[in-house]
Amino acid sequence: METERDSRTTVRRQPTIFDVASNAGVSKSTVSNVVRGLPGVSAATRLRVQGAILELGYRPNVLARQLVQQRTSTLGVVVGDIANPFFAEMAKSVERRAAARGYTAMFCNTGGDSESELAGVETLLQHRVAGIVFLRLSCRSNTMQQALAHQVPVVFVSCTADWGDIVSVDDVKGGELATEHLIEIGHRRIAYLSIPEEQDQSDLSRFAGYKQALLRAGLGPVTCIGWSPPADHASIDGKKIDLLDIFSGPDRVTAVFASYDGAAIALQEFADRMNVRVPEDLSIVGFDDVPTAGMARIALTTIAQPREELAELAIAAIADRIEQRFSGPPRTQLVGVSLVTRRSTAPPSSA
Amino acid sequence: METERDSRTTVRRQPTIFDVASNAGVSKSTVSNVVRGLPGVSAATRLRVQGAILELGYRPNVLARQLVQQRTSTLGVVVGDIANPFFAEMAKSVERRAAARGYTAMFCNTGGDSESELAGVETLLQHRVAGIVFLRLSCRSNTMQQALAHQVPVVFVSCTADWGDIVSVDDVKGGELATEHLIEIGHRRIAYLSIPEEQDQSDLSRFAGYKQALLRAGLGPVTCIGWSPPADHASIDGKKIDLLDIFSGPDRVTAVFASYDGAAIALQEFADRMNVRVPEDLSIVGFDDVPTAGMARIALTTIAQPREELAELAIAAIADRIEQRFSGPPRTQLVGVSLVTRRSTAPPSSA
DNA sequence: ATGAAAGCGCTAACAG
DNA sequence: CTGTTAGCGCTTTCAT
Repeated sequence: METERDSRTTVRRQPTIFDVASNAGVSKSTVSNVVRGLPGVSAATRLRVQGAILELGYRPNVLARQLVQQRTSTLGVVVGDIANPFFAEMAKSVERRAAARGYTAMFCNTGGDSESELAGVETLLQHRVAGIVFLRLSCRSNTMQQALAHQVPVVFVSCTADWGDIVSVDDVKGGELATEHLIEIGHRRIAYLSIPEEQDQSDLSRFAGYKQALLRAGLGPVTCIGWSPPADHASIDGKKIDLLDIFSGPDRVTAVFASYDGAAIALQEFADRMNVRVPEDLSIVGFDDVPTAGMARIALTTIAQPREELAELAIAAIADRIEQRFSGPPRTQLVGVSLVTRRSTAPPSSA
Repeated sequence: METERDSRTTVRRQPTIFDVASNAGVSKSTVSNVVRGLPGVSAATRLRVQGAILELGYRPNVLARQLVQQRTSTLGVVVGDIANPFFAEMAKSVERRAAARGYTAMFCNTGGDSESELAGVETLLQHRVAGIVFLRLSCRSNTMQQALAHQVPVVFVSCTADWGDIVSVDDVKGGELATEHLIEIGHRRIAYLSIPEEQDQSDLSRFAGYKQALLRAGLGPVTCIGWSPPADHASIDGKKIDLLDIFSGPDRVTAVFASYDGAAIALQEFADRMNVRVPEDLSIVGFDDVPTAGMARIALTTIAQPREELAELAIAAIADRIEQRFSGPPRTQLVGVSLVTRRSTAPPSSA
C-alpha cells in the first residue's frame, strides 16, 4: 500500500520550538535563548536543549522569526538579464557578499522589460525584503519609483537613478579611456555603437565620455550607431543605413567603441562575416571585460569593471542603510575602470 | 534636523490587513476574501475594500500568509556556478517557469564545494521552501541527503541522485552521439576530456556513452584525460603527462570529446597557444551548446541540451509533488539531445 | 537563570 | 454575505 510510506515517515511536520522545549523540559524562551546564542543560560540547560535540537532535527522557522521581528534578512536582487555574463558574474559576487553579512539573496530576473521588472519588485516587496539591489535598471518610468517610495533601501549597481544609493564604475571615464586609446593609436573616424533595446543610463554616460574625448582631440563627427544584431542594417541619427557602408569608402569609420562587450563581440562577428578584418580594417573596443572577451580567439580590447569591488560596495551600502548605520540623502560611489588592451585594436591601415 | 525626514514620511510602517479593514469599515476576513479573489463578497464591499487597498498602498505580507498556511510558494534553486553560461541560462529558464506557476525562486549559488552547498540548503530549509531544484549537484556525500530526507520535494536537473526526481538529458546518448560523429568522420584515436574539479554524475554518464561508442566500433584505447585549465600537464589514469604530448607523435589523439563546452573551449585555447590546429590536427566536441559555442570564431561542434524543455519539466515535476498531484517513488525523465556540427571537427589529416 | 504571556499579520473554520 | 475567533512559530518584555 502507498500509505505504508506515510506511516513510516509518521507524517511528522517540522518540529517547532515548542517540541524542543518540552523534549528538553524547559520553556520556549529558554530554547529561543539557546538558539540565538544569548548569555544567561546555564551550561547544563544549554547542553540539554542542544541535545533536543539535534535529536529532533529542529530547524528554526525563519518566516516566524521575521514576522515577529518585523524585518527580514532577505535582499532582493533585480537582474536585467542573468544570461548576460557580466550580470551573471555580478549576481554571483553579490550573493556571496550578501551571504557573508548574513543576508539571503532573492533573485528576480526580468526580461529587461519594465513590466516584469515591476512585477518582480512587487513580489520582493511582498516578501518584505530588507532592501533591493538593482543590477541594471531598464525602466526609467517612475512607476517603479512610486512603488518603492521610501519602502526599503535601494542601491543601484552599474546604473543610475536619483532615488537611491549608487555604486557604479565611472562610465564617462571609461568612455574617455576607450576613445582616447583609439585616438592614440591613430584613428580619426571613431563611432559609438549601442543596441537600442538595451540602452540605459550607463550607455548614455559611456557615450558622453566618448564624445568628450573626441571633441577634446578636435575630431569628429560624433557618430552614434544604433544596431540590433545580427541585422545587416543600422541607424545613425534615426536614419537607416547599411551597416557595411559605415565601414566602407573613403570616409569610413575605422574604429568603434561599443557600449558593452556583447555588442562589441556581435560586431566582430558581423565583421568576420563581411570580410571586414579586425583589427586591420576595423578596431573594436568593448566594455565590461566579460570572460569571453579574454578568450584568445576573441581577444577583445575592453574596459574592465572591478566586479568584486562593485558588489562589495553595493552590499556595504545597502547594509549600512538597513542596519541604520547611515541615513541621509542618496550617496554615489564611483569606482575606477581600466583599459585592457587585446588584439581587436590596432592602428588603422593606411589603405 | 534629521528627524524632519522622519516626520515627513510619518514613520509609517506598512499598512496591515487590519488598517485596510478599518479604513473600509469591514472586518479583516472580508478584506482577506477580496485580496484572495474569493467569491461571496458583494460588489459594493469589494469596491470599497479595493479603494482602501489602493489608498493605503496595502501589500499583503507573504510571510504572515505563509506562516499560517504552513506552506510557502518559494522554490529553492541550488546552482553550482551561476557564472557558467549553461547554468546561467538554466537559472533564467527555471525562474521564468517557476514564476509562471506562481512560485518565487530563491537562488543559492555554491562555489561547487559541498560545504557551502550544505549551508545553502540549510538556509533554504529554514526559509521553508516548498521544494528544491538542483542544477548540478557536486557533493555525492549523503550529508545532504540526510539533511533533506523527506523534508521537501527535490528535483535534480541535469544531474543524478537516487533520492529525488530527475530531469536530465540523456547524457549517455549524448556521449555516444558525439563519439560516433568523430568516428564517422574518420577518427580512430579519440579521447575523453574532463576537469576533475568539476566532475559529477553527468560526467560519468557522458564518459560511459563515449566508451560504449568506441568499443562498439572496435576502437580503443579508452582514454580519459583529466585536465585543469590552463595547465600544461594533464593526467591519464592517474599518470601525469604533458598535455601536448597527447596530441603529438604517431599514436597521437586526433579527436577529443570534452565533458562540457567550457572544457572544450579551454582545450581549443590551449591548442591555439600550442599551434595545434583545430580541426586539422585536432577535432573537438563539447557538450551543452552554450551561446559562446555558436560564435563564429569559436564554432564548436557540440551536443545541444534543450534548456527550456528541461526547465519546464523540472518545474512541472516539482510542482506535481508540492501540489500533491503525484506521490510515489522518484521518477526519471530523460530528454533527447542533438548534435550541432560546427567547424571544430573535421576528418583527421593524414599527416 | 528560567517561565508566562502578548502579540507579529494573516487565513480558515465557523457563526451570525 | 460578513464578522468572530483561534491559532501558525517565533521573539520579547516582564515576572518569578
